[in-house]
Amino acid sequence: MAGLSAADEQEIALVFKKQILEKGTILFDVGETCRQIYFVERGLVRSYYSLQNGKEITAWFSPEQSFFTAIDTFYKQKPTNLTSELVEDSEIYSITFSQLDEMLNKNHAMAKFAFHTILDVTQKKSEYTFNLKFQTAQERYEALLAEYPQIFQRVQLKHIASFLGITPETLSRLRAI
Amino acid sequence: MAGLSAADEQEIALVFKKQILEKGTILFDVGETCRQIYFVERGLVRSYYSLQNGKEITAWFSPEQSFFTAIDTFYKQKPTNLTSELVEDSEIYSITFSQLDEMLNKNHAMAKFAFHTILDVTQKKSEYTFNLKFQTAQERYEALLAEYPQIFQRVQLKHIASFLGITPETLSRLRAI
DNA sequence: TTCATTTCTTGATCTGTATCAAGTGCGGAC
DNA sequence: GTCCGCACTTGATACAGATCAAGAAATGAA
Repeated sequence: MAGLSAADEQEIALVFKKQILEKGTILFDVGETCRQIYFVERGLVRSYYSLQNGKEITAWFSPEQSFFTAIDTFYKQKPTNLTSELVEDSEIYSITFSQLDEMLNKNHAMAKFAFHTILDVTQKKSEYTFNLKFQTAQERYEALLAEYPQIFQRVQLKHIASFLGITPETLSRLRAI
Repeated sequence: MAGLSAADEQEIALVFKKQILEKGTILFDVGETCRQIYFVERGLVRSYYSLQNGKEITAWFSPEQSFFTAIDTFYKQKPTNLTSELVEDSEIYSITFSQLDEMLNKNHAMAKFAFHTILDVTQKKSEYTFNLKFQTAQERYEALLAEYPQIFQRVQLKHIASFLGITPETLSRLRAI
């Protein structure tokens, strides 16, 4: 990974837990306190909110080579509202918050790396919010199609719809244009 | 600040630049590459996007005791879309990215602190996005009113409206209920 | 293969919020 | 004080996207 020495990378490899998991596996669920940060080496994870009416709203897709966690629970240590589910068989690495904390204490290259990683995540989230606020449903759909067309082959359209902040019907109509 | 030794706090005090600035001061503007992270000790800052039609859309309010920067420019080093303006006379501390980077290299308590700080910011942004996606205009208005009623005395309503993602007319109607 | 279930599409209608258009009221300049 | 400009309100109308409803297509189990 960028900005880390070979020794740091080795330490990461030692501390992170590797798991090969099947499609459908739930990494964490509503009401739990998620104590891990995850890295998707291979595969695809979908994190979603469950509404009272039973509907699921996709908050985020995490494809290969991306970090994710339940930011609400992870930082504040309260039960999360998110469920995180594997959309495909995946290879997932994880580290607990306390392990990370310990690593940050020992190694400031790592702390710096963590800081940069979270900055990157934050920047992406900022962009997402900006688009939600200023773009029409059609613009958001087209942007996703341009940026990440494979997602349409990898997850169900209804999940993409809720990620875009629209209903499946609206997405269907946009696709028909 | 939480999690920092007295020595660390002293170092922060040395590196951060203190400025007393007047209401109306622009900290950074569209097209610039913002190289600072700011901390508002006292006062209030509003960061906003400027649309083609001349309208301003508030992205964020940063009241006393909060950190902020232009995440898009800061991390990717490209010109920002944001303008940051003092809504009140304020006491602002700032540190450049390179100073921060240097500090992170020397001191991992600081790196850890930076990591935690950005986690906190990210969590707030997550919540904001979640609300934008799932709440009606009225719910968002009521949530802001409950959480941070002073803001209605401190900034113009039209800026609150765009922060809530609605027009001034809609905010006016909500307030009339 | 067949049947059942779920996903996706298509159509009709409804609704929240935007937009357009006039006000009203207030604060600052003089 | 008077006037100007801007912030805010209020009303009428328009529209994007939601909701409701029904059918078509895909998926998966037996």
